[in-house]
Amino acid sequence: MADSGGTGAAALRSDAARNRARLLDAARQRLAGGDTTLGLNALARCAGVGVGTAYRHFPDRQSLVEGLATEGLKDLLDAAQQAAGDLDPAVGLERLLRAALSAMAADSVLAEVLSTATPVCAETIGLSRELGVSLEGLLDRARCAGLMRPDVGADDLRRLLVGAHSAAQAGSDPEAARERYLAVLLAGLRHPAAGALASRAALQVADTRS
Amino acid sequence: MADSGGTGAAALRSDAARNRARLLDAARQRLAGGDTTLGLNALARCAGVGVGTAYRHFPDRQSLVEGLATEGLKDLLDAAQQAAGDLDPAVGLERLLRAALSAMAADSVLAEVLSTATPVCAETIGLSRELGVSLEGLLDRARCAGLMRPDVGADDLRRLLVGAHSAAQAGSDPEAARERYLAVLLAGLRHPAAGALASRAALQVADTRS
DNA sequence: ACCTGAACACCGTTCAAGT
DNA sequence: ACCTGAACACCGTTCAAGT
Repeated sequence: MADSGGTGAAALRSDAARNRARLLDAARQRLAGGDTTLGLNALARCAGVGVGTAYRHFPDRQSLVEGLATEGLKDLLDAAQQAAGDLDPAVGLERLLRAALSAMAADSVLAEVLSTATPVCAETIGLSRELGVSLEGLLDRARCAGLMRPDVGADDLRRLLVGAHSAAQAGSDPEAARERYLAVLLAGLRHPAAGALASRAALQVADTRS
Repeated sequence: MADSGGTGAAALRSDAARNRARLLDAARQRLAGGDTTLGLNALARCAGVGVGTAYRHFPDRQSLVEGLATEGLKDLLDAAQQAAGDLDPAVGLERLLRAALSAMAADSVLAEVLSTATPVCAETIGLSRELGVSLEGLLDRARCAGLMRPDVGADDLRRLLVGAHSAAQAGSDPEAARERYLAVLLAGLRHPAAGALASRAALQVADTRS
């Protein structure tokens, strides 16, 4: 039941760790070229390891994607925790959503992981849960301040964000679309009854930035 | 250059038309079961035709999907043209977006076609273009009435709609999520400066319904 | 002009043998 | 405990032969 080491995962043998790193590097290389297939055969050849080794480390495409995205997910969690601590929840929310959209645009595997409801790797599951907790806390504060509609939870927001991301990514000029869709999403999230008051507050907030 | 017949596509030989229909039926049958693969081998076997015949009618998955979705696309075009003729553009827009989301939820291939920027079949291209024209007209009227933000075009709306659809479909209880995300999207689309006036008008509009 | 299905090529996955 | 790569199974696609 109890773990041997301090970390969640059992320590890998040195050659295993090296092979795993090589596979992830090879995957990033192939992603940098246009290959989104991430076939384990091609990956193994590219990494200089046997096919079986690739399958040992990453039983399916999903665990490979999660392995590739953990770093980005950690960064996003940092951003979420920082946003959750922001004085003005509306400012924190806008910063977090913008950061998330930028991160997804820069890192397609992160977008893929965020679009899955239930990850398979233990580490990813943990990070997702923490992310959800931070976000829910932020949303709670925004709701209490009357800044946000009450019928949208953290998981709703995750899905809406992924939706906005793929919408922005679908056309030409994704950066411009991203900013417009973010504006639409933020405006849509505001509490309906808050009306002019909330939007006036939002405008003031916007003035303090840039 | 000029076409032989009255319709856009050349008339099919009777057996060819029959085989095409059988393939589409088989595809719908397999979709009704959980198979989203739509492999042409399985389809041909299921339809009782040779594999080559399947490939002759549908060179790739995309043209098959478009073939499956044309009916739904026509219905959606009808809805868009009706919405474009609505007295109140805000009411027309809400009706159209709700209808589109329902249609996509009921017909996954329609959602797939709407998510592609450039269809491959001539008929689908034509329908998409008409849909875009109707929608743009509706948006123009809404913008002129000061009901809508000016930086969102018909293609933006198509992409946002697809995004909202996949967001709603991702979780449990898609119907409830659909209605909530539609509300978020509609609120987000309203002109920022319109403020309380626009939302009061929207509430009145909501009162006249149901 | 259209249909058929055997044949080919490719790719994902496994597993016995090895260190 | 981990690695290797040949071998298998499967599936998408083509194309020569037929009507």
